[in-house]
Amino acid sequence: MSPNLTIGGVAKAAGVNVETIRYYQRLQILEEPAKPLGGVRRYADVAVTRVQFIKRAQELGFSLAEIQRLLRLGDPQSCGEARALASEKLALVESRVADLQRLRGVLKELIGRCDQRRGKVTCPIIESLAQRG
Amino acid sequence: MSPNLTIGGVAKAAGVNVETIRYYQRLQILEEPAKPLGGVRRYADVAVTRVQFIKRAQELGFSLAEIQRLLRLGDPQSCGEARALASEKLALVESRVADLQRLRGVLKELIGRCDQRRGKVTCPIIESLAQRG
DNA sequence: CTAAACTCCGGAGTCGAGTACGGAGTCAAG
DNA sequence: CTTGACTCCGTACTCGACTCCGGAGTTTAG
Repeated sequence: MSPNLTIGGVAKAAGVNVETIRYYQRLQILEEPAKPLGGVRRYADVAVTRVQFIKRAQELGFSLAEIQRLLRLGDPQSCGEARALASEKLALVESRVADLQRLRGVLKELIGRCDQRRGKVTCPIIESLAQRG
Repeated sequence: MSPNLTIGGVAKAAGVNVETIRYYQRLQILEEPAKPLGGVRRYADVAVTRVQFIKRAQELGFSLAEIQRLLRLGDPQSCGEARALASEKLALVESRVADLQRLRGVLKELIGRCDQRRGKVTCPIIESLAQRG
């Protein structure tokens, strides 16, 4: 996989906008290959992988700043830090899962109640989410 | 609970900024009580509940626009629409839970691998998230 | 009664995450 | 060798969700 893709190729392969690539480069979460004097930058396939990783992590609720940290974990030097960050994230993810599962229950409830409803005035979603903020 | 709170009281009770309250009012997701001529608005306790609901729903990944729709579900008129939205959200929540559980697995894996690591160069998080974007 | 704290209000500013723009350079097909 | 598509680069704009500002009015503790 020698550098053969243009920025547009990376963008297309990763399913994002060219501008997004450039934006990630500015943020230093994606490496910008050197520009041959009077030419066009070429990217290796690994750039696509990187962008996909970023997108995937974003979907799971990581901010670009967090992803920046996450990416530094790749450095085998920083295994201690890696462990800490990973544990921290794990706790967060677990509480998120718990939250979502409660919401899932509430939604199911609502749907059921909706199917054979009998004039309850307040929406059960609202009631159940309102407490324990 | 007759209207006895000022805007600051609501904010404090709900743990948000006064400006946030005003912002929600602008967005019509929180009712703005009438202002007595030459006086100060008073809020009922239910305003606090409402703000807490909004915050809670936000944490679970709903945008303010979605929360707006969610809140309209309280209207018993709209049970059909309610059911649809709830089902739609349920699907979304379920896929999110699945995603997070996969991430949870990955994080646990990473932590374990970290504990008895043997010089793997690439971070397993990065590897595992990179595929199937 | 006064000073401090709070409310009101509209508008501007901020932050994260992009997206758009526009002029200049470059590359690839015909 | 030209034409059209693409790249480069910086700047500016957008959008959601706030947050800050500042001058005027109001309420409350002392």
